[in-house]
Amino acid sequence: MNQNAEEKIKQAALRVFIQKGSANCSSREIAREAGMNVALVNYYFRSKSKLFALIFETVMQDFLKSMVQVFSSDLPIREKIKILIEREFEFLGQHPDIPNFVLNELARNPEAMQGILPVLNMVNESGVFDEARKLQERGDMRQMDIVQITLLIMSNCQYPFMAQPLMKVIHGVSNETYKEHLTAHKTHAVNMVLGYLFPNDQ
Amino acid sequence: MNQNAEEKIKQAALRVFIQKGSANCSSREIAREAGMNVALVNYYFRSKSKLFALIFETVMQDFLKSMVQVFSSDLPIREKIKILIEREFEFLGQHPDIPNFVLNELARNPEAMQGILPVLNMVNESGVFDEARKLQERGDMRQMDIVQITLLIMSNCQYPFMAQPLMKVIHGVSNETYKEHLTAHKTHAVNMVLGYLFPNDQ
DNA sequence: ATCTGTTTTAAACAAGTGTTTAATATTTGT
DNA sequence: ACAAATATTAAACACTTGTTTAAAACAGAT
Repeated sequence: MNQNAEEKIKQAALRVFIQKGSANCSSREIAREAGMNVALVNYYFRSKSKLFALIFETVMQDFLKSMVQVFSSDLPIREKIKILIEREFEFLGQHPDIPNFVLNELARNPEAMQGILPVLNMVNESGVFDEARKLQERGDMRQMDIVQITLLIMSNCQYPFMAQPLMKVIHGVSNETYKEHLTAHKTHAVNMVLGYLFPNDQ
Repeated sequence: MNQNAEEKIKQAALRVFIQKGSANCSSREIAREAGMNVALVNYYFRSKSKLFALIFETVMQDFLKSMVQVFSSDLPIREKIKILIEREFEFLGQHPDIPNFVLNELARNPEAMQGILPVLNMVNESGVFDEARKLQERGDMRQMDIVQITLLIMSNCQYPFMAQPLMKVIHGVSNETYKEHLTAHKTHAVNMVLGYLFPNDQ
């Protein structure tokens, strides 16, 4: 709990950046959130943009780590996808703001792209995409570009969390009941995606 | 083409706000984009936040208009959903930044919510949700909460556009080939959603 | 040409921005 | 205990922010 200043600033920056975005918050706000002086932020991290790059990189790592982990296992493919979706729902249940944060920064702050290229390579090197291609060659999976398979899975996992404010006001539901909708939606996502990717099943 | 100043500012604000968000752009930037003086922005729109509220409202209207239009028609439900998805892909093909813009503002700028409540009521009053409920009672459609049906459709339409920067760098594809992926994805979205909502078909 | 109301401009305002500096406080090694 | 290194602070820097003001340019009518 009682960490040193550097760590306190990092955690405060994580909270503030994710909640407000890199552009819509000030160094002083991060310092205040950490209970420190403004100058300390630059003392430890040289500049606001360097601090942001660091935070963004760690967020991306957490974001992709569990996904890659699932694919490095040797479960059958349907199990993998099922667990992948369930894990992503679980992760996003605890960090619902991350997809919006990541996609928004990538769309509006091109510099954010640079630092995360090695992180993204984790995904390629995990062999996920190669495995999918092999399954398709054997006819075990719907013929479909890998890009679109990725889209299929991520769309149905991440969008429900990103759209929470919109959905709440469109359908007039509370925070609590929306959470229940999200858990119910997890099952639908698994069933729909598996049903579409493996049309010859059952 | 040669519109008056007020209209020029409005259109410049539309471009700048959508591309950068309400917080990450300045009044002077909007004025510059419109080729006008800063003071004119406030002369016509009183304040930056009032101008933003106006722009946000019109964006939401355009965003929802075509959806409501489809549901006000009297096509059979499967046709409606098919056309709805295709229209949304078409619309987003021309305005790919809007979903990120809308969801980001709603998540981070709570005041944005206020002005669009009447616009959102358009959707409720269209009778879409009532119609879906009736179909479910007749057993014509999968038993599934309306909130989640909405999520199902919107996820698979909007997320592919929002994730464009991420997907491009993950899979190393160009702008052009990603556009091709999007058109191909439209078909998958239609087939998957219809297949899941009407499991007794074909 | 003169008056009237509207539109446009440059300049200024206080407040907030990221960053640096120089002085102070604290810890560390001896 | 003292000296050197590190950590922390308040203050200042130049710059940008949203907004206002007062003067100038412009229009149309008489």
